Amino acid sequence: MTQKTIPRYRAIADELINGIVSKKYAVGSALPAETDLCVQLQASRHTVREALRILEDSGLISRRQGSGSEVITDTPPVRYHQSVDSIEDLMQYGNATRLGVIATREVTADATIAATLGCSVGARCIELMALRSERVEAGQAGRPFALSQVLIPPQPARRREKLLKTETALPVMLEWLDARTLGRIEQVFEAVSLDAATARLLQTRTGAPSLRARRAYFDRQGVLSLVAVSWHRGDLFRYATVLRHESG
Amino acid sequence: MTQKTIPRYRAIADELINGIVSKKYAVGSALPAETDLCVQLQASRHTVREALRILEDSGLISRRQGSGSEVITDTPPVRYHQSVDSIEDLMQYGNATRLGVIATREVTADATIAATLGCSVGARCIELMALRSERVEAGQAGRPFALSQVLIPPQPARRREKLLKTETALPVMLEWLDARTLGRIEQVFEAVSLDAATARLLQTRTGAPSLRARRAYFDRQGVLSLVAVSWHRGDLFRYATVLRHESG
DNA sequence: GGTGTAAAGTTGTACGGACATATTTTAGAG
DNA sequence: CTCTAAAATATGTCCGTACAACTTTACACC
Repeated sequence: MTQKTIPRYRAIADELINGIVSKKYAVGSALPAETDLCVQLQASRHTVREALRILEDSGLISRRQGSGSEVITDTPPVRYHQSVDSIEDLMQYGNATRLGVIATREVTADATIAATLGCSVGARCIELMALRSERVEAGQAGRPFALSQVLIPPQPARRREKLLKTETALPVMLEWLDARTLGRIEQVFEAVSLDAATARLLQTRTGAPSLRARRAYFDRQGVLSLVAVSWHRGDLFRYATVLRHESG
Repeated sequence: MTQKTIPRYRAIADELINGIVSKKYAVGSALPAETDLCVQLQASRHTVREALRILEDSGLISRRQGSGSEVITDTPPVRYHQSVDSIEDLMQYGNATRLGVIATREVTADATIAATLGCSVGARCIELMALRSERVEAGQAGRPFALSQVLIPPQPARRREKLLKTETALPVMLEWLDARTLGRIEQVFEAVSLDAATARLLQTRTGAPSLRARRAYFDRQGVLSLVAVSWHRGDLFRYATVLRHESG
């Protein structure tokens, strides 16, 4: 047998988890205090805390100093995570491709833009159009395979100016949107037929299938940082991700 | 000022992190032993361990009993996670839709199938075809909007029989593929034109844009559990996900 | 009855020690 | 020189204590 000895704190964690799923400790109610658990389970507070940490990490309870531990769910969501090394990865601007900004303009927010960006109507937003191409040689762009439209909420004057220049727009945007400030990303994928204008830019035929990706980036406070919509040629582009189970 | 007092273990963690990014502790080398750090930093072993736990959780070091703590990277990848409540969610078999198995068959693995499923050539694999529809009334299926092809590696006789029956295939598959046994999911999205046969099943025209999703599910040991390929009508289906920054 | 303050209760931080278990190193037998 | 066993080393588990910080409750006071 390769039966390992189960640590005490792990056994206590399992016992508490069992108590939660068996409704002994109902969702919304409080778990016994740490000192009480010490007496009940005949363990030191250190061991009990180690067990509670497991429950907290797995999302079953929430602990608040001075208040206690509350059972928040008995069926923790299965969480899978996606690793990205940088913000460039996240926005799919890897260095295997070349992104060229083809147009920048200032747009005055109408009701639709104000709603999507969460700014006020009449605010001066920024729109970037960029074409992503295969990188064939150093600095040389190959076939274009994606058109991106980036909508940026109102910015301070200095940054706005840089964003409105084709040459400086991209690095400034990436710098501003530093990875550590991002809290949430919403992605929507859809298969659509290309309209004539987009098809011409992507050098393919009107009506060709394309993968449309809409991504909204939010910062740690939940404020929308920017929205990007991309049309990818179906024959040249595939979007691949790997999700890993946590603690797997 | 709302300046909170920084806990000692947090300060030590920051100091160690700083030492890693400043190359004082090189990637691949060992961190000083816990007892050494206690002397150097004038802190108890408990506090030092609490600090090391932070570094371990953030992926900077790996610790091995009896061996020590090794610096594994100085630039931990930014990780975002996607929450799903159940395996049904993960496979996009939500209860807002209705999934009907339309065909099951046993396939003998040729070279291609053997390669994708990681089984031997000639093995008896199982293929399910299923149609996903809008749920309009209780038990009633509305317009079909997705066709799924599921390829399952060889199974023990009892389970194979159940998987080959149209009525029992789905629950058996989901039970077998329980969420807690999954370790990794690889997803590839692509926009493709529908061929005639698929278009007829989805009640749309040949050549209509569709979102093709290929998902490979791996268990905790890294063994492929099954592969599912789905074609979704572009006009009726959008794939949406939310990625959250961890500890955000 | 409302209000502010003190007290009690609960988790967070930090110290100390002891032994268990896994790994690496060293010493020794052959 | 090689293999083995013991010793040294390092992290893992578990116990104890004390105080700090935060929250809730109780109560005196107005």
